[in-house]
Amino acid sequence: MSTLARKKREFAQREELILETAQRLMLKVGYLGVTMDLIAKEIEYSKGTIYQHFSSKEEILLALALQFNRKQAEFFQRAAMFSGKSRERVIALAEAYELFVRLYPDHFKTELLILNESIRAKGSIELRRQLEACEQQSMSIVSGVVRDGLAQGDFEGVPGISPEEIVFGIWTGAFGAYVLMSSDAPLTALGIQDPMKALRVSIHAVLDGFGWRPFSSEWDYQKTRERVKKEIFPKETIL
Amino acid sequence: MSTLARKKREFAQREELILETAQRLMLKVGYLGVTMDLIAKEIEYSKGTIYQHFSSKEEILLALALQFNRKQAEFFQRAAMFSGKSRERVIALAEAYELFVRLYPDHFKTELLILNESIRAKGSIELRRQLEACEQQSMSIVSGVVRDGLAQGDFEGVPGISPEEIVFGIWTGAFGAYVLMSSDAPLTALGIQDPMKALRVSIHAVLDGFGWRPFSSEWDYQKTRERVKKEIFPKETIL
DNA sequence: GACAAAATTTGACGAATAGTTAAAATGCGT
DNA sequence: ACGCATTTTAACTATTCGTCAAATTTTGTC
Repeated sequence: MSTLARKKREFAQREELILETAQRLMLKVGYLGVTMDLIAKEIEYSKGTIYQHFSSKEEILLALALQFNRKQAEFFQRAAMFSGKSRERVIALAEAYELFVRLYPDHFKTELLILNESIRAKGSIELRRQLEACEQQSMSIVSGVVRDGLAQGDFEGVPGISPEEIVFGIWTGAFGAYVLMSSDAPLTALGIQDPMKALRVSIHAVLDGFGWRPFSSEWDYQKTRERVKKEIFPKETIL
Repeated sequence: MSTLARKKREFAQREELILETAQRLMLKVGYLGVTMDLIAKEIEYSKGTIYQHFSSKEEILLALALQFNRKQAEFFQRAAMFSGKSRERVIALAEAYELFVRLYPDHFKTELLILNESIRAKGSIELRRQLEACEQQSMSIVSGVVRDGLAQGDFEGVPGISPEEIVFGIWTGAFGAYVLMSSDAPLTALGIQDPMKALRVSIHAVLDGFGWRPFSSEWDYQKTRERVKKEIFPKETIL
């Protein structure tokens, strides 16, 4: 029976339409400004139909966040495959993160909201579970690179600190930076002209500080970045 | 006329009561669960009275965030006065931040919400302006220490990167870490047992990486931390 | 202490919005 | 073309924000 397949496809398409529309509206009128009636009007279906797909407004948020997180994990996955020294692979991951932020600048706005327990809790258990699984996947990809670095003797690690905790230190730096960049915090007023550049410099400082070889002074990581863009993300890189 | 003074005092007291209650409720039932009626019931005044003080629920949020930010700036101010080498003063700032987070673990929950444009925009221009001024004050305190470090020749800086951008790199690391810690992100499930420790290690890595002397290998910064606690925050440190 | 004016507090009310559901519309197989 | 099943709709309920006219309390005066 092909009708069933078609129905399923149509259902999935409409779900995508809802998500796209919600995201677009979120950008335009903000979280508080997006109402179910507005989404309904925009997609030219009634509100009841939306509730066939999502149990609440926050469930839509969570679904959006999951989409973004899946994409992010995919970017990390690809970046981790980069062939080179372990520190180069870390740079590939950083580049993947930066690229992801450039392509989906709205991601952190969604992320900010769902980091709030009260908002996250309104989503279904199922979605929350999937989201956590996705976060874990990203973490294991990145900490895998750290483990490789340790195994290959490119750096020594820190006694009493796990690879995950080293990742935590680097990651939160990038995470915090992107959160602030995508919020309306007035960065330029604070004297920060190029936060992306500041972040890249600071990541190299951490890696140098951890003693991760080759040091930034003895290797051309700019070249590495360009190789990453060319070899891993040729399509995503828009110059 | 003493009645006027009394009135003013009572008004200020009630404003404080509203803020305290809102914060307590926020912790208990979350942002979405806090309603104006609930606050009114809790403070045993009617809703209309709350609107004498705050024009909306989000204005209360912003007022809370401002209180926290003021306290934070005060902590930084005190930490920056620490007498010692410039890198020790950075550690004093980091310690101030950590102490602040321990004392006011709810701050980042509020911060997460008001980082959202849509929510922040609902507050009054006046409060938003004050909040920005406060952020700027903190930034100038911290970047002042970085400038001192440069002036005293304790590190060389990075060509093309301003002191503020160096601060940005360190700060966002701490900020991101605390945001994740105070959200319900499942950190232990990700293999991170002691995020505070991980953060401290990572901050030293950044400073080492920036070539900020004395390096963590040639100075006992644990002792510095204890001095900071004893000399700057004797009352706030609860062991 | 009594009274009027001023200031404050109240809670009922209108508006907006989330989420529900019975009824209408549409689609499908025969 | 008909009847059954599924989908969509829009009216409905419930909740909550923010307002405002009326009630209450406080203040100043005689």
